[in-house]
This record gives sequence, C-alpha cells and structure tokens, in this order.
Amino acid sequence: MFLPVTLGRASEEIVLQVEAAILDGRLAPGERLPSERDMQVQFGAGRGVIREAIKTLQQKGLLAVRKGAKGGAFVRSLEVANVSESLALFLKQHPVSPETLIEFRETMDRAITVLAIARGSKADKEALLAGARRLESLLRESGPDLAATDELDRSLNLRLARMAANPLFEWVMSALQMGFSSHDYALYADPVFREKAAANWSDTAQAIAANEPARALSFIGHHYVLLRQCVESRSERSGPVEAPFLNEPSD
Amino acid sequence: MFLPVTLGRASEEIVLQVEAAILDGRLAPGERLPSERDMQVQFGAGRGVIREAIKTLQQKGLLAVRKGAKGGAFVRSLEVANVSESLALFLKQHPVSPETLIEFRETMDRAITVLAIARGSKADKEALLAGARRLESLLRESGPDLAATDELDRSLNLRLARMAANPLFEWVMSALQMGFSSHDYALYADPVFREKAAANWSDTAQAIAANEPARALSFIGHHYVLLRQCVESRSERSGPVEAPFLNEPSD
DNA sequence: TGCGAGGTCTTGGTCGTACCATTTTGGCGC
DNA sequence: GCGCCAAAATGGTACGACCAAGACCTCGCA
Repeated sequence: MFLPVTLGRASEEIVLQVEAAILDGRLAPGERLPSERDMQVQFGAGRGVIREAIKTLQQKGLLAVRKGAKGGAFVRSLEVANVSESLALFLKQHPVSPETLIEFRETMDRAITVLAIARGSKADKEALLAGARRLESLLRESGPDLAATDELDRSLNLRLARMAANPLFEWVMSALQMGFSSHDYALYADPVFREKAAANWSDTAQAIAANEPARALSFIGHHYVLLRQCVESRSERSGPVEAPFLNEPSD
Repeated sequence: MFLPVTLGRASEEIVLQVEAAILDGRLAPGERLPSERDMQVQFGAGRGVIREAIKTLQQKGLLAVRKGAKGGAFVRSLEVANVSESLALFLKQHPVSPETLIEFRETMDRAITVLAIARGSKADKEALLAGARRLESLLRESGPDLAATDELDRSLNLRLARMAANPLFEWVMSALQMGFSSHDYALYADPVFREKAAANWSDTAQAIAANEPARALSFIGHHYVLLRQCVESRSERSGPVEAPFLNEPSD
C-alpha cells in the first residue's frame, strides 16, 4: 500500500501519501493504519519519522491515536471543530475588531435567513420560535443563567443555519461560534440590551415562521444595531477594546 | 523560560507551553527558539519529544524551521493561508454539490463587492480592472494557457476580497479557492462560456472602479447565471456530477 | 592585501535500540 | 465458571550515533 520514501523531508512524504490515501477513500474513516513498527518497514524509514508524520496528521485532524494493544492510528472523519480551532488560533494572534466580526456575521445572517425562510420546514420554524421564546423568558428571570442562555443562543443560530440547507453556511457559522469561548466576554451582563435583544430574537423567529423575509431582515438589522450600540457603550466605559470581542449576547 | 514536563503526553505539554509563550507575546514573531538539543535539557525530555512538539507547532503554522547553522525554529506570524488550509482540507473530505458552492460564493461575492467599492483604494480598483482586462485578452488568444488564466482569476478574486478590508471574507474566499485544485474540472474548456465570462469580469471590474455598486452587483449576478448554465450543460453532457465541481472558470 | 577553497561548527534530519506505560487478551488456578 | 495475573501488542520516551545543510572561520595562494 505504501512506498518507501527517498526525497527531501521523509516525514512530509509520508504525510502526503497517507493524506492522499484518506482523501481518495483508500483509507476509510474508522480504519486502522498499520502499527508504527510495521509502517517503519513499509516506508523504509525510522520510527521517529513515522511518528512525526502521524503527529502531523493527528494535528490536521485526520488521525486519532490510541495506545495499548489493539491501539494504533485510526482514520478520523474531519469535524468542524478542527477548522474552528485553527480559526480561533488565528484570531488569537490577529485580534479582529468587533466591527469586523459584526459585519461578517450580519452578512451571513441575512443570507441564511432568506434561505431558511425558503427552505426550512414548518416544524423547524416552530422549533426556532419556541427556542427564541424560551430564551426570552430565561432572560427575563432575575439573575439569569448566562451560560445556559449563551448556549441556547448558539444552538438557535446553528439551527437557523441548518435550515438554510447549505452546509457551507452552517460550517462557517459554527466555526465562528466555536472559535471564541463564551466566557471571554460577558456582554450579556447588560440588562437593558439583554431584554431588547431577546425580544428581537422572538420577533425575528416569528417573521421567519410567518415566511416574511422583509420583516425578518429588518429585525436582523435591528439586532446588529443593538449589538453595535452595546459594543460602543462598552468600549466607552472600559477604553478601547483589545481582546477579540467576538461573540454577541444573543444574536 | 520553559519548565520541565512531567504530566501525561510530554509533547503536548511542550506544545502548550510554547504556544502560550507565543500568544502571550513572550515569544515575538521572528524570534528564534533554543536549539532542539538545548530544549531537550530545558524541558528535561528526550529529543524525539521536542521534535514532535515542534512538528505540531509547525503544522499549526506557529513555527517555521530552518536547518543548518543559525537555523532552528522561528516564531511565525499566522497567515490566513493556514486557516484556509484547514477549511480546505475539511471541504475535501465533505464534498458539496456545485449549486451549494455557487450559492455560497454568490452571497460572499456580493457582500465583498459592496465593501470593496466602499473601501478599496483607487489603485486597487485600477489594478483589478487591469487584471480583468488582461484575463480577457489572455482568453481571447487561441489555445489559451488555462493554468495561467485560472491562476489570474484566482488572484483577482483574492484581490477583490482583500479590498473588502475584512479578513474574515478573505479567509473564507481563499479557503474555497484552495479547496479545489484547478485541474480537477476544466470548465474553462468551453470557449463560448469562456469569452462571455471574461467580458463580464471586465464589466464587473469597471463598475467597481467607477464606484457603481448596483451595476457591479448586476454583473456579479450575470456571472453566476453563466456559471449555472455552464454547470447544467456540462452535467447534461456527462451525466450527474459526482466530483466536487467547485471552481468556476472565471468568476 | 585580497580572495577563494576547504575545514569546522552548529543545527536540524534520520536511524536504531532499548525500555516504559497502557490496554487487550488469554490462560491458569481456584 | 469466574476471577486474577501474565503475556503480548502498541504507542510513548529516552539515548546515542551519524548524516546533511548552511554559516562562519582560517589558511594559503596570487
């Protein structure tokens, strides 16, 4: 199955061969690669080289390694999480302004909303509306559980993206969401903004459920107006934002 | 600077320490890490472990390694390409239909175009127009160099995305481009479509240079109409498309 | 004095071996 | 039949040696 290596960086050569085998489908997800000592023979390379190649493929998310008997390197199906991780790392080194993120998300949200109205099932739309209402009521409590509301907010966004029936939108949105751990920014703390945003979520969901794209987009716009106001008031209070302030309380 | 490792997987511990040092700014881009043999001592680990950790960080895009005297591991500034690579790999494992991709790209293109008109410099816009004209003339030749035109097309798209002055758009666009090697699908082969698409590119660039968003969006729409027609005619000729038919001849 | 060829030193890249840690499996004894 | 322990498989770590590439220094020759 594999050929001995001769060229430059041996481990890179191995990575390419295995990666190609996986992407071609010659190695299916769940399948087990030979043991390191076997590959050492098949590739005609030292074990260290094999291990470095496996390390790289592991980092790429293509392999998972278990130790012990019946262990070894197993082909993995790539998850959005891998992409998110990579994006998150990038954003940590290149903090983007809140406005940059808001701008991008607003674009995506508008496109997704239109598609979701056109393609989402009745059940989807009702579930979305129910979720939005639930979020609203959760936020109306005194001392709301911010972690829970944040989680609900994320799941609603994800559900909406899924309703668009285009996996690319879904993947990009979830990469953005997962890229930033929620505890980094507690914009949620602002009670005034919180209530308006939650009510707006319900309005949006209702417009979507009623198949009213114009109204829905209008509410989406309102959401981002609120968000921008909130960011602005926050940066006034605490000086310029340095940390990547990347999630919205309730969009 | 670094502490000896004791816990579970030693190389992971090292990765975390170095990664933290880089993200904290304790290690600045361009800076050189100690040699492997030095780190071997500092971390109190074998050299193989150090090498595996470096391999991981290299894969993440955080380090670049040169060999020879004065070589070593150097801290790198993360590029959009790193993130795009990750997303591209993901897309290779999860092929999507042409329509899915077209839909997504059209959304992105429209948003990018509006932003590019608003934010791109005069020079950017003229360079874009010049590039589009050059593409048009290249394609008018008999027996055009498809590899070159494809490359030019990609660079124009990337330039446009950069003009939008929002790295997130740039990231997504370059990931989409990288996801699909050009030789997989030679839609470019169709001479009728080719000429129209190239002319349309020039029209688009001209509208952008003239700061006419409405006209530009109209041309963008036309481009995707052409693309959909082309895909359709192609799938009629050769049966259902199975391969991820993901690039356009000249968008 | 200037300059080039070759040596030398640093440093990553590869190989080999040995040993440890963990997990599965099977056999042995009760 | 059940449970415990030993053995085997396999990744994880360590150490040592040598190779290869690149930067720098030295020495000899013109």
